[in-house]
Amino acid sequence: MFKEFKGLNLPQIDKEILEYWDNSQIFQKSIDQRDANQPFVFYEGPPSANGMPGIHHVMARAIKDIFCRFQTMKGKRVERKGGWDTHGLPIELSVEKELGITKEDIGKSISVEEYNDKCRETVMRYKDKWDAITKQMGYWVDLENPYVTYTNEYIESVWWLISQLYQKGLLYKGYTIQPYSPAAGTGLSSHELNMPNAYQEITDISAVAQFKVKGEVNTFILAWTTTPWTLPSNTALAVGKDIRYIKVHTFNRYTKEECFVILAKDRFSSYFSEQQPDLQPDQMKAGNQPIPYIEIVGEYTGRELEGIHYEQLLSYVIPEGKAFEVILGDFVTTSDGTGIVHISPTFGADDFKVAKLNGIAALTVPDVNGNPMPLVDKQGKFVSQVTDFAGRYVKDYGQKEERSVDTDITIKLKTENKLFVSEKYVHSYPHCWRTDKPILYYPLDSWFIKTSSLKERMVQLNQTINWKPASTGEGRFGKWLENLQDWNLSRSRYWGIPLPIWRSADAKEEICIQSIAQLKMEIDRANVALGIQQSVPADLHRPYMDEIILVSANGEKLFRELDLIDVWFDSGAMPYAQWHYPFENKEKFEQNFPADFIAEGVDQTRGWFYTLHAIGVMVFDSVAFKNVVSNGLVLDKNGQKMSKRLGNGIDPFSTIEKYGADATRWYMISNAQPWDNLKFDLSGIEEVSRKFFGTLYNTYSFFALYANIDQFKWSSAEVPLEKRPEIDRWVLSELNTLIHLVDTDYATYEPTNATRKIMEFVDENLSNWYVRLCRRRFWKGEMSEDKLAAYQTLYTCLNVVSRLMAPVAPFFADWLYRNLQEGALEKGPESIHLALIPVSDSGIIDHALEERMAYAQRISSLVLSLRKKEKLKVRQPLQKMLIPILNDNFEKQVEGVKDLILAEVNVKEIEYVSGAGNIIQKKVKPDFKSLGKKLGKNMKAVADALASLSQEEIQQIEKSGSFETSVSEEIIQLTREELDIVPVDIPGWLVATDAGLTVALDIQLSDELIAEGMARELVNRIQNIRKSSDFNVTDKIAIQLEALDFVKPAVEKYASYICSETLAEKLDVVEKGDGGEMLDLPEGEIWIKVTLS
RNA sequence: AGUCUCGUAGCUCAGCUGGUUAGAGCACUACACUGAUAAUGUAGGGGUCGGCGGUUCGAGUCCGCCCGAGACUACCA
Repeated sequence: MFKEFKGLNLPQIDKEILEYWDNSQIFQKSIDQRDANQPFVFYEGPPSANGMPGIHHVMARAIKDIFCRFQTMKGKRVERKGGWDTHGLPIELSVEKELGITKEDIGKSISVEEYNDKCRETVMRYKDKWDAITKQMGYWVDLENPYVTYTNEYIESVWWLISQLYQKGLLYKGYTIQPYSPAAGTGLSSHELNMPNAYQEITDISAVAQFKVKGEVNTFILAWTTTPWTLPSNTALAVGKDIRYIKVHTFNRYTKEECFVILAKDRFSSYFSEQQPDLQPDQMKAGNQPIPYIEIVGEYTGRELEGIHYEQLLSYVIPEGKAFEVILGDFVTTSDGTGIVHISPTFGADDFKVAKLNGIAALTVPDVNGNPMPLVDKQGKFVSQVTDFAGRYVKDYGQKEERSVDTDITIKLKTENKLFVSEKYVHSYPHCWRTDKPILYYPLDSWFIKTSSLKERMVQLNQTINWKPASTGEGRFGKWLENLQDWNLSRSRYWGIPLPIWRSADAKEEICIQSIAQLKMEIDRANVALGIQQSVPADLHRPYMDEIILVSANGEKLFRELDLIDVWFDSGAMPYAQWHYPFENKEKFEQNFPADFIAEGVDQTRGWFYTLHAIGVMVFDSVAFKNVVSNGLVLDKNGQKMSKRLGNGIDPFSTIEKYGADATRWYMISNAQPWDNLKFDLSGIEEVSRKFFGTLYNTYSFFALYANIDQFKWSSAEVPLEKRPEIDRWVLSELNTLIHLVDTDYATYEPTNATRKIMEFVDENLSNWYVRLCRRRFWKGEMSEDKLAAYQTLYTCLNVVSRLMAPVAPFFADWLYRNLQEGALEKGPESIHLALIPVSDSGIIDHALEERMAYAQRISSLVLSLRKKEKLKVRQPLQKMLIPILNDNFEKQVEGVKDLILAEVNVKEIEYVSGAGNIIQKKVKPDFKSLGKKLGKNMKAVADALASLSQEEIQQIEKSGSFETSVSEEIIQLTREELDIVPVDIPGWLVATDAGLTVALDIQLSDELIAEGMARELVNRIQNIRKSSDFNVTDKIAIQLEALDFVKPAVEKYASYICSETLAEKLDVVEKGDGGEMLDLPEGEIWIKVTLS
């Protein structure tokens, strides 16, 4: 027996199937039963259990799950090791917040040890929630043996990778300009800079300074800056090599001194007004209005200006080395300022780079230890050497002062004939999220990986990766690789993997540790050399690692570099570290590298996707993954980002509990392509669950109901295809076409297309056409070959659909599959997830048949619309319909589905009208696609000519097979194949037309037709009575019907029809009696009595 | 600021390499059907395909600019 149900309850199905999976170890079996030599390698990007799982995690994980399940069903062994990302700033920040401390307190009011213990404890806070959502949504991943990034094994593997980079010479320590918060006394990560409200509008003084060219009289180069406080640190000026510059003769508006100033030609009009050849100094005004000038005296390219020396603008400190030269910078533009950029290597990232490239010195002073430091200290104050402004803050840190340093500097420049223009400038500037004070860009020491040196190889290997969507790989990721900067590995934090590098105090000697064994050896050596007792700590985190002192070959003490490794390196190391490679599992690793497939959100493009790729290329010269799906964001239904603040988040738990995991997953996948953002709307889930799951459930219920009545079991042999009726062969053809398409979609990572095609098949083909048209085959009569064919066909469809949908809707698919197993010919695997995806049999696909059926559907639809227009019920039979045919093939095709059409629209016969006669009115259109090239400009004229042809002329074309016209004296010959002749009307008939298909309907009613209509009407009413009387569909009945004239012809002629339709054993026409009920028929009321016999 | 994605009916989305009446589902309205029935069918309204320009005989589709939404990367002086 097939199980029958009272209604569809998806959450209930989830529960039952989950329990079943658990009890029967289905997930484990789905791996174990597959050939270990047929692996499909998947990497799980580790989530952080520090936060609650959200609905977007369900999205990302659904995608992962779909392809892993699909590949399992393709026979692949898909191991899925789970993982947890346990380090990183978000965790530290949340701990700080909870403890009510800041970074500066760590090591003071709380020991590093206590702090890290707290982090370790916090990081798995929501693990049980994550486990729960993983299970409830049906995401299969191995949570029993996950990799955890804070374990010693994981750390050891990371060290090994770092040491590999070190040995390849890819690791270096350098200083770069980084965001730094003087107020908080700490460097900031870019993550912190991207926090909400980090960028704030502030008003600064911008200044165009005059840099005096050496060896020329009164000639100045103009450079614009929004940070006048960096001017004392200026050591170079950058120009664009192809930008054109001009020299302008004018006067300084503050000092009235004559001057020649150089700036970009494109920027000229932003500063200067009209030419005044006889301009006098006292005409100059010190406002912001445009500046008059005398004349333009020269023009140069940037390249020509290169190498010009100029005098130091503010000489508080004299640099050591090359300085005060014009250099080329590719970042220079003419969209702002003067097209000439003031360079202060200590306070700008671009400045630093370009200065380094050109050998330009930075302006520094010695600090207390004699090491160079910039002219601004770490509190954000000028050092004493900048005498005029010593001790003053360069930005607004809440100090009380009359004027800002920037203002005072511009005043000083003004009086010294060094300022060309100054004005207020409003721009957005990054602020420290904690102190709300502006940050500085400040030189800080860091360890870097020289990723830039492997840029080409990374780009090259990236081209072999299949990105979904491709644009992310080429654009967002590819472009990013092309502009790759060195990877700043250092984090001056506490909870993370310590950098395994020890250095001597003078930085001359260093060692990079690659394993615990090596560490032990070095410790032992150091112990002997120093006569102390140290050992490898049980925990490889700070502070324990910091305490270890090693010894160099020369006997120098080596101290650990205090930095941690960027957490992104942790996750990028997972292909190796998850197996504790190379210390264990060498084979396992080799089998599982690179991954066949990974998937995460687009936000990981420069995160995990990048670090995986970078480490793979740098250490193994290989891609780390072959296929990658990057999904978009999950937004609320209005397209807003979900956030706690707006309260528009969707709780994944309650959603799944209410609608079931399958409907939720199906909705997310089918509604939009994964890489497009999803506007998440709960009503969309409802729609999917009604329209798709409801329909499929109904189809199964229908099948189960009748299969049980007929005791159908697929025990007998299959009815051969050629013995099945047209409609069976059709639906099986469509089914096999579907298999092929869906298989391809899954294989090419197009899950949305797969689900849409499955939905369309279930809705349109299976439910609304096959089942609807075949209903009576299931309920009529005893078991016959035709009936058996119907059962087998429907069974096959349901069975195949369950497999095709299994990757996306794992619960419902397994439920359906297992229900169907009750009547299987051969018992399949116990779960659908142990089964294989069906294989499309091209021998069953019959395109002509599919085309035929499409005609049947369209013709039926036309006839029904005509009936509708004339208010003729489908129950009322009609004599005939007319179909104009324009070629033999069409007639043959329609003839093949004639019975279906006639039954569907309740018409007795089809008459074909050949195109030759003049009954049909036609229209001619050119075949634009093929004629476009041939006709070109004349296309339109020809189309117009064809549109104005008379019926006779069209017939002439059909007869002769060609058409000739002239356009502007040019003769144009067209063949029949280049023209599209379609019927549009049959005068005198009731006609409907749709895209070249025309149907005419005869609506004359004979007495006979009326009688038959009445018979059907009666059948319909009697069925209703059966139903309202709660009779079983198999109960036999007896009917008494009042002898009224309008039913007599129907009963006389169609008694046996009525009886067989309604399972009546007796139909008596009698006088009105007791009981029974009154029927309301179009012709009047009639008494009827229906009883069980 | 740069890079990328997206913008088609009230809503969610199709629309392949350009081809002449721009489609589907939902929602709405009306009618029908009634042995799948909290289903189903038919019909209707609803679109300057974000805007402007260009290429072309022909543009939702190709190109340029702009506007809007979003993501990522960013001290452009």
